[in-house]
Amino acid sequence: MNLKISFEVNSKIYLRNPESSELGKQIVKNAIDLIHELGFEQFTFKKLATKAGTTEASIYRYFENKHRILLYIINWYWSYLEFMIIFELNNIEDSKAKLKRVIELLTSELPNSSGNLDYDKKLLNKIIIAESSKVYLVKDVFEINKEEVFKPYKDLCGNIATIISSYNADYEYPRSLSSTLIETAHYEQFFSQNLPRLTDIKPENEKDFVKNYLEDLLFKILG
Amino acid sequence: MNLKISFEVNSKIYLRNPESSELGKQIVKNAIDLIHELGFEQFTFKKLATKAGTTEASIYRYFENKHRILLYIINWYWSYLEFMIIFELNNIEDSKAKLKRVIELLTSELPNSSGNLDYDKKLLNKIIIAESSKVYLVKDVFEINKEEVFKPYKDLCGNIATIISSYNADYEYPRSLSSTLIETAHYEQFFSQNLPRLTDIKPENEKDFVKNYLEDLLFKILG
DNA sequence: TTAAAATAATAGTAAAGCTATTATAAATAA
DNA sequence: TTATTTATAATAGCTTTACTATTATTTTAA
Repeated sequence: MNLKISFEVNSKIYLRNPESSELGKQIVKNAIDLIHELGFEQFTFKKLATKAGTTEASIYRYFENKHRILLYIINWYWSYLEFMIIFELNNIEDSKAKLKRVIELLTSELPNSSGNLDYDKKLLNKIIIAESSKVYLVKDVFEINKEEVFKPYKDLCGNIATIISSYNADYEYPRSLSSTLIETAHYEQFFSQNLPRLTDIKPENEKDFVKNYLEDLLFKILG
Repeated sequence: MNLKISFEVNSKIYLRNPESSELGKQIVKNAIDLIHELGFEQFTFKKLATKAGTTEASIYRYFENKHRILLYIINWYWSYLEFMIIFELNNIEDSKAKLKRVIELLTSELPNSSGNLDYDKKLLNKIIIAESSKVYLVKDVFEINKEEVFKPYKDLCGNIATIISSYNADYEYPRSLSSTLIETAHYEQFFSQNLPRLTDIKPENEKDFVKNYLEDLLFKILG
């Protein structure tokens, strides 16, 4: 079986669907490499054009600006993660086991799905950790939110919130706890790698540090 | 008494101490206004120069680039917050009450200290929520960390961690929990204001939503 | 009061970010 | 087949941002 899974990324994010042409796919693929390599601030369409063997103007025919290409990548990730959560939790009954698996998915490299989508999951993961908050921490968040570009994040959050509520129906803040889990997974990974004094990572607990921290946190909160 | 409190912001952040001249003070003050008004991405030295009635080149004599001016402002905030925590907790004995006060300081507008430092606390607070993570979510975090520019954040974190440990000496992750509290305070405020579906804010619990969420979370974790 | 030092303004340059126009290739219709 | 759309890419340009070298002015202090 060679199942091809693809996600409908909100069409308001791009000017022309990058999935619709070879060049479009190359632009996204190379963008992931280059954002990882340079960081989002240093990433430009000119550099991307050189790397992808095309021109700046051609990239502008797909994405309005570099913020939109990051939004595209991160939306793709959110959708993929939600899919993985639904897929992998499908045959798990116990809601505690479900929550543990969610934390694993949030804190370790994404597994490749059966269908091959050829984005580099290792790089994608690093981009998510370091860059994802930059898509919503912008002045015009209210405007771009109207385009429903954050729907996949909200859906993902809602999904995790449902599992939380089925584990503990009395807990008052399932959605906030979900967003906290997601965000904390990101920056505790970032901190433990780059600013370890903001965490409790030590040589002896290095392995799965964030996973263990979040598991402990989550089940102390939910009982 | 007209006590003047000022913080020694790490001198590696600036080229010339903005506290040392009237122009320098105007640059920082106007930068706070303008970053709030435009968001960090749209904020430029040219616009700041116009607003502060000076020239771009003059600003460059104080700060190497706009990232540094944000770093300066946020360092100032971290130092101020740590000072407020030490000051306000000084006469509180009970460590539970201390933690409650910490959460209040993290989730509400900063009080003005007895000494008047004329930065607008309301704006400063909004900048912290929306922009602070941009100072460390950069490719060269490792390099700039060497200059000890994140020391105030680490100190603040260490300080809160100490209170956590004195409340519950067995808890394994006091530092991570501190950074989680600080970061969560920021983005749950951001989310509840801008992307409320990522939270559980409702008309009936709107008041002190983030404060209540964090208090519930913290004491469930620490017992 | 004059020389040295400190500070600010002027006038740039290079790169980034974006757009209008032209050129080429592919697809379709006459 | 050839003509005509249509889709796509390249060229050339413009504006803004980020930064710097040089010149002018003010301050200080000898």
